[in-house]
Parts: sequence; C-alpha cells; structure tokens
Amino acid sequence: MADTNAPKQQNQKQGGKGNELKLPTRAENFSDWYNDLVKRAKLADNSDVRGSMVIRPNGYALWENMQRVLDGMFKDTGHQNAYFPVLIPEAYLAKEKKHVADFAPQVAVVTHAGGKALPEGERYVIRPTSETIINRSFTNWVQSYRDLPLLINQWANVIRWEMRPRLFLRTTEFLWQEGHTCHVDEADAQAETLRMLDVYETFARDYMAMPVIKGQKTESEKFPGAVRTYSIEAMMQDKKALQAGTSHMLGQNFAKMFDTMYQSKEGKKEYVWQTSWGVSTRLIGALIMTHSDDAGLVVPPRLAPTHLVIVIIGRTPEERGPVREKAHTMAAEAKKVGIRVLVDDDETKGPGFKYAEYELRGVCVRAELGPKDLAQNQVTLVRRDVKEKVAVSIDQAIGKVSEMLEGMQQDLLARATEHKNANTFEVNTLEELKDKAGKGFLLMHWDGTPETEARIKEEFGLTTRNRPFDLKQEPGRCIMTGNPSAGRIVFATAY
RNA sequence: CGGGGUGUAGCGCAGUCUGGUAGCGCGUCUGCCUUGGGCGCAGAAGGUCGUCGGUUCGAAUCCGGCCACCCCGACCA
Repeated sequence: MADTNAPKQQNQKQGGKGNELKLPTRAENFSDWYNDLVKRAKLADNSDVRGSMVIRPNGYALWENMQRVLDGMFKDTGHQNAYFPVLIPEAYLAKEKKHVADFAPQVAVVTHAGGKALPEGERYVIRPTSETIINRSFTNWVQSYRDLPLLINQWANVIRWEMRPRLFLRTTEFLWQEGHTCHVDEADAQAETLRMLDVYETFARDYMAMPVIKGQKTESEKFPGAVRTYSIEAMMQDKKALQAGTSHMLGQNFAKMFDTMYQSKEGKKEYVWQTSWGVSTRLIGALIMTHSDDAGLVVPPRLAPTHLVIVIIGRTPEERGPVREKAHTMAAEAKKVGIRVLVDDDETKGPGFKYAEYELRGVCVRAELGPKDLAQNQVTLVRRDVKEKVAVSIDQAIGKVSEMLEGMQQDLLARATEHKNANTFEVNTLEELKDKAGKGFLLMHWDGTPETEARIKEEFGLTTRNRPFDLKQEPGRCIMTGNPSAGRIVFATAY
C-alpha cells in the first residue's frame, strides 16, 4: 500500500480524546487496521521476545479449527502424524549445500548447554524446517520398496530469524504442519506433491472461503533443496499477494545426503524420491486480511470458533427470566445441529456494547432476544458480514441460523473471488505495468531469467508469485527485454 | 543492518521545548441506577515515567549508552 509513513497521530493526542472504540479503517491505513484488529479481537499479543507472539485463546481457537480440518484431510490421504526433535545437529543442515546456504542467515544456533560452550561440531540448530532430521529417521525406516510410499506429517513449531516480523504473517517462531513423504520414483513423488497442493487449495476454498492461484514457483523462489516448488497464492483486500501454502518435489537431494535407500523388486538399491509440504499460522493472517472489515474480524463459519451468540436483553428479573429460558432452549437446539453457540447473560454490560464486541471478535450470527421479541414469539438475527437485522419466528430461528451460516460461507467466497478477479490483469506494455504495479495480480510475459525477475522487483516492487496451472500458456515477448517468453506468470507485491 | 517514529497506570495518550517530585479519557473495584447499537451518577484503587549512567540542590523533562516495539527498505512461509 502506502510507501510513506502515514500521517497518523495528531487526532489521538490531547489526553486520549480520540476514538479508541473504533479500529482504524482499511482505507486509511491497512497495516494499522490489521495490527489493531489482531490485538483488539484478542487474537494475539506481541511478546517481549523480538518477533515472537503470544497466540491468545481467540486466535488459537482458529488454529485448532484449521488443524482439525487439515489433519482430517491428511489422514484421509493416508498420512500419519509423528514428532521429531526441535534440536537438529548443526552438521545435518550442512549436508545439503543449497539447503544450508539459504537457511543459514535465518537459523538460531544453540552454542551453550549444560553450563558450558558446545564444541564446534556438537552444536545444535533450532529447526527452521525438518527435512534433514526427518531424513535421518527415514533412512532407518525405509528398507524395501514395500515400505513405500512413506507418508508422514508433523505438527510443530519452527524458528526462523526474521528481520521484519508481523503478527501471524511472519514471526520468528511459528506453528505449522510439515508433511514429509518418500516414494519409489519421481512420478509418484510428483503426484504426491500435486495431490497435497490440491488438498491445500480445497482447504483454502471450502473452509477459508479464500480463492487461490495454484502454480509453480520460479527457480529463485524455490524452496532451498527442492527440485520444484509449487504454491497457492491468495490476494488480500489491499491487493497484495500472500503465499498461503507450499508443496515441494524434493527429488533425491535429501535422500542422497542421508543415504535414504530402498531395495527394489529387482533387488537393486535405489534412493527414495521425496516431497515436503506445509501451511502455517500465517493462514490466520490470510483469513483476517481476506474477509474482515472496519468493524472487526469476519470468519467463515466453517472455521469460526463461535457461530452464534444469543444476547439476552431485559431490565428486570421478571423480564430476563423468560428470555433467559428461551435463550437456553434455543442454544440447546442449536447445539444439536452442530452450531457452536454462546449465550450472553452478562448483566453488567449493555446490549450495544455487546453487539460491537461480538462484531469485533467475528461471531458469525448474533441473536438479539428481549421482551419485545418474546411478546411476538420472534428473535432478531444479524449476520456478521452483511449486518442486516431480520426478525424471525423463534420456532424457525435455528433453521434460519443454519441457513445464514451456509449463506455466509458461500458469500464470503464469492466476494473474495470477485475481488481477486477484478484485480487480476493481463499486462502487455511497460505503460500498463507502471499503471498496474501494486494494484493486484499482473499476468505478464517474462523471459525466464533471474536477472529480469530482479529488475522487475527493483523497479516495480513486484515479485513472481507462480506460474498458474489453469492459465493456457501461449508464447509471447518478455515485457522488459522483449526476449521470447513461453507464457505468462503472476507478478504482484507480496507479503 | 540502514532510514523514520515511539516508550509515562491494564489500554489510548498529555506533560518533555522552558527541570521543582505526575495528569486526562477508557477500563478495573464499590454502591446506586440502567439495559433494543459501545448507559448515567458518586466514590476508590492503580505509576521504580523502558533501562543504565551523567549534569544539577533537585530530572519524566537536559546529555550519553543500551533495550524493546511500530512504520519504510534489504531476507522470508
């Protein structure tokens, strides 16, 4: 977005006369809006450890829901969970030259333990990813072609020393899942790589309501040590791209370093072919920046910790009593059909406060239930994303809520898709490039060289995101050099 | 690591220029009152002024070092 310091401040001076109740708007300052939302919705705090964050219950609940769904999808595709050590002998990392060279600046090293300095060669690194230490185990686990494919996943934390952290999007420590698999040949490994990319796409679309572009990364954007890297790329509301998941075909690179071999049917020793793939707590940032608005968090129902809150309204015990009873009846009914429901009977806060608060926190549907409603045997329902109040009869309320949740899930995807499509352009001239840089996904011809890629980054702040699978590739001329191009690739400013 | 900014009560900030021992709003607690879009009134609690050092009779305020966080770049999921 803005490349200068925003002229904020000023209106917040004067002893706190500014309006602290409202978030900064997305239009004013997208990045302030994001930071403030994360804190105000109680998703996460900065900690005293640079670049590290505390994930609060509201934020962790989102992660738990993502984990639950993804874990199910991994199990359905035959993967098993395991756990490997957080400390990796430094020497392991060094075995794959490209791997260590690219990760070295980001790696935290344990130099002291047991009260003394560890000698050179006996140090540990804190995992930035686990290809090496997992391969060490795989070498023992795999003996025969009958042991393959080996399909393993790990849920873990990793540490990568980041220069510029940002809550959820880029933190020094983050939570993720890393899948690691071994196969008999390249075709099988390649199929697995693409299969898991599909899993990510499905998860993003059907659960996060986030459309993504599936495609292949360029050489320079590839994972250190991979043969090929694929990604899903999403567009945030500020039109920047966010890499939401990656899947790598590792070839035999790590197998050769660790002698991970199997005996084939023919009795020959062969190196295994491997893949790895992962998504992280960064997805929470993606979720926020895809759907939320100036009133606060908006979460697709399929991942929302709370679907429905019933706010009890009433002055006196006589008024509240029957309302409370009805609210709990409704809540019980809602639970039966799988709606995650909360009844708010707190008398110390007014209803207006609660409406704002639940909007900030991203509860999907709010039910307002008071004496006036009860008198007409109705309840007032408000869907978080559209904020429209509708009165429905109490008997039909829960059915209506289910309908609203389903509608919201669909509408969020539809809206995000529309936004992505409206801001994706075919760009053919330097003029257009100047005009569109930073305004979305630019589909451009590129001569395939890292030099040109670097130039476009330097001059326009755009990086290659991926080469989309579903884009029919026709030859053309590179937008910068005029050299032949095999097809278009997505450029964008990225997180 | 470079450029910019900020650290004062749980949160948001004023006070710093021009040194004199700390204030406002929100929140919290108590009581009353109120409840359909961030209620009201009264009272109360709460601060080693990021940290270390220097100048001074006296430092939130002036000087220097360090630390942390935020924004902009380089690195990255």
